[in-house]
Amino acid sequence: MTGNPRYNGAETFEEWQKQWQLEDRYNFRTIEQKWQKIWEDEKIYHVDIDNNKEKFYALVEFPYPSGAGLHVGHPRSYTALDVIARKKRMQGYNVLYPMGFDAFGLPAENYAIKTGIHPAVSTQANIKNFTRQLKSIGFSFDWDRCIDTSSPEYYKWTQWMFIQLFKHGMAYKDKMAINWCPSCKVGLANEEVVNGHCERCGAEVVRRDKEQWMIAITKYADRLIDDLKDVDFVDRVKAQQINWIGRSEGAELDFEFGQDKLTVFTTRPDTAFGVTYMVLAPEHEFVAKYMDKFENPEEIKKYVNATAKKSDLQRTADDSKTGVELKGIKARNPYNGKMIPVFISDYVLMGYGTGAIMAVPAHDQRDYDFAKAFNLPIIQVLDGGNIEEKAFEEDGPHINSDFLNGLNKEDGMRQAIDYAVKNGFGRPKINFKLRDWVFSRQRYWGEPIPMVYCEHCGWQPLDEKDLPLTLPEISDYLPNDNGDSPLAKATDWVNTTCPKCGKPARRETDVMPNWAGSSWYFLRYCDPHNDKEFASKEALKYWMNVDWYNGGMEHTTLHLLYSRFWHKFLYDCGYVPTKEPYNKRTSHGMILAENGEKMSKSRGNVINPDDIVNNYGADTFRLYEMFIGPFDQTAMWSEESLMGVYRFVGKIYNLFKKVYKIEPSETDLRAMHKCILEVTERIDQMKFNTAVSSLMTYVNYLSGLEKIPAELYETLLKLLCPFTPHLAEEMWTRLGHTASVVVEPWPEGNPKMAQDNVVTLAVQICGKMRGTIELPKDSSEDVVKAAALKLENVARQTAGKEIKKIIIVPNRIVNIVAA
RNA sequence: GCGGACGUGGCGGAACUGGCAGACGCGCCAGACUUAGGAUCUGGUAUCGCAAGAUGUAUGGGUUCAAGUCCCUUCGUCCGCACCA
Repeated sequence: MTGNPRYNGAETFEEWQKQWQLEDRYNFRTIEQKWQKIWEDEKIYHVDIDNNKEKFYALVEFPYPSGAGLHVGHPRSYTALDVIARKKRMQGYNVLYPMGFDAFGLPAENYAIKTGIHPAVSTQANIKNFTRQLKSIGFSFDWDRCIDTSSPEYYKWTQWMFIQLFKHGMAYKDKMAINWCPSCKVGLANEEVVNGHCERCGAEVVRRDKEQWMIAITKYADRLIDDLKDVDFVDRVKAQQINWIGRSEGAELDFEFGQDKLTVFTTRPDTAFGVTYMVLAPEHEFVAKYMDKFENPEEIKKYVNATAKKSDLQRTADDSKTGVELKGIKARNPYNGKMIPVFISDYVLMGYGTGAIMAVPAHDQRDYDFAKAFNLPIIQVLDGGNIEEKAFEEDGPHINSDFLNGLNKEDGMRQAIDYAVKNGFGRPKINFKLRDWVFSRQRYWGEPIPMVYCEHCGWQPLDEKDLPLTLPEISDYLPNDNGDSPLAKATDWVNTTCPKCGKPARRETDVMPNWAGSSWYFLRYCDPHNDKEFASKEALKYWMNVDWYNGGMEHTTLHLLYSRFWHKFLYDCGYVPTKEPYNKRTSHGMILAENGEKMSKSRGNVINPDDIVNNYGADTFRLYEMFIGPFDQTAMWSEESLMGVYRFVGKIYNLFKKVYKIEPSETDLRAMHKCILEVTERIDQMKFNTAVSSLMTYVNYLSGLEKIPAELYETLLKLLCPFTPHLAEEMWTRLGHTASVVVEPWPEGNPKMAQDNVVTLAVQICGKMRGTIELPKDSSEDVVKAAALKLENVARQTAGKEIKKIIIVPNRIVNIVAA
């Protein structure tokens, strides 16, 4: 620092005053643009591997570059981790904070169908717009590492990874029922189905069987649950993933049915003596197999057809129980030899367990409802509840259950399974709700699946040296009537030769879902320009894991689960050094419009970040996003609150005029250290709103001073730097500094310096506040007692009463118990 | 039904291991000042009461010298999953 910082190069006070009075109001537009250019020119946020420094990898979910541009929700997450990244940088870490674009997706393709503009063209334009917007907010991204999942240099590796999945038996082709829009004549991704309706045309979605590429994520179900214990994810994320994977322990039991064994999965084998009927899913193979043995085939066929026509929505919306008995064949309960009727009903799903259940109406509400509807017997096998009214699903001693009688649920289960195992009709079994991942999309704008079908060799992967398999240019993006991908029409591209035998063969024409590219993008950031590997071992070893990943709750059971799985697969293959990709996962709340509604184009209540940056500046925008409310909770946008933050920013600018190079007082230092400690701690805890209020309290203190010691103001700027980097840089240089405040060391707070040497104790009588006393810190109990009793109010309140007890909490409270 | 979060002034929200409820901001009220600006500055602002004081953290109860915080009850809101056997 040179000279009196207050004069900032000016010879006299008058000269200095004139200099700054020209722009008495904070001119955020020129100042913010100036610093953004300097940061970019000097590549101040660029990072490389530096083995002398501890790394810190901060990650936010990269956006899909939509035509609408940035939403105010995006910067909530980006600013939060920018604050964390900037603070870590000032604390001496080598910080990787990257940004990129998840650029494959349906909107670009739909736009192409409407306008004929190639998705690559519109996507690049959108990326350009997003980049401009992100830069205007002053995030400290290392733009040299920016990635685009739709570029061949990137998706080459997505395809390479798919081939690894295939080679390890993790990718397979299977006929699957998919969501089909009969009006658009197109298969839809789950994310395009809104409450059972097509997002584009509103028609109800039906099921249709199609050959699909599947990824065997279920093989990792156990590990995806178990390894959650080793990572620091917020509880609701863990809970939701566990819930979604839906692990349940039970047993498989074989019932005799015709010449076959009818296997069911149950979590309650102990209730086997209460089975009064069985139910198959209408799609169960035995229904067709035994059709000519049934006495009522017409009735059965009618029900099967009716079910097939129903959408998933219709099938689940109505919880009244329907079904048809399979007359002519009964099943035999292996526990007691009883012959029981068998039904088909759509409340049993083919996709879970074995597609068949043993029904215990006394102890399962769904079975109970069905039994009531069909007038079937209900046999109670656990004592308790009132079976006349509803099923009893709790624990109790077993009754009517032969060798299980008297046992509780837990013991009963064990005994029942043991018995089944010993007699060869059952085995313990764990089932999951999680299904394998449907990986095909009948679309154009996605990664081509690098597979070729040969009549002689079956499905063959491309040779890895032939990657990337690039998307061919086409002019017609509409899928055809058969539900084939638009790529099917690019016959020159589709017709190829088998990589194995060289004979004519056909390429896969479906593309990957948009979750593919995002399943490993955090690895690419470590080494984004590598054309030999998806990332070098060295880069992965240095940068991984992601230390802190923030993103939306809506991705918990999609992207977050997919990418954890994908990473584990790569780990098993030896391509990445760690089992889990993310050490810590946090989640931000949504930002709603002022009236509490969701922001949407149709409601016309969307706040455009560009307007906020233009009207109030990036710093105000950033600071407001942090001040808006608890980070993990939903918040409502408020222009008036934004104004408060805007005033605060202006206040800091104005305070500069009162800065002198003088020594701070003890009280000054106390305020300063208190602020340092609070801001530091609260950033780490993501309590950004209270971190900002600490800064406000500190600024209020500075405002009350006639002259502000330079040290206090400099500390303020350092603490502000993560939140309002442009303002901090500007004022920092006006103080005469030549280096950037961004690289200044983060201030150290001293708890001792932050403490008052005089404390105010609350004086209570029987827990009610009656006054306060000011005493030196750590005064002895006798001193505290004496001072408290001396209070006039205390004397009055205790008059005529006996003082029974005096409780003293050091430096906080005195409670006089009197009666 | 299952799982998760939550309920505090006119509003958004603070309150660490139980220890002065309402920090900080908005709004509102009063005043100052002015280059009339999206100004700025100062003071006030939980409720009732002139006051002393009383009452207050969804509800009712409990533990404690002391409860927004811990335990139980009831009510309500939001989010995710949902005929998963």
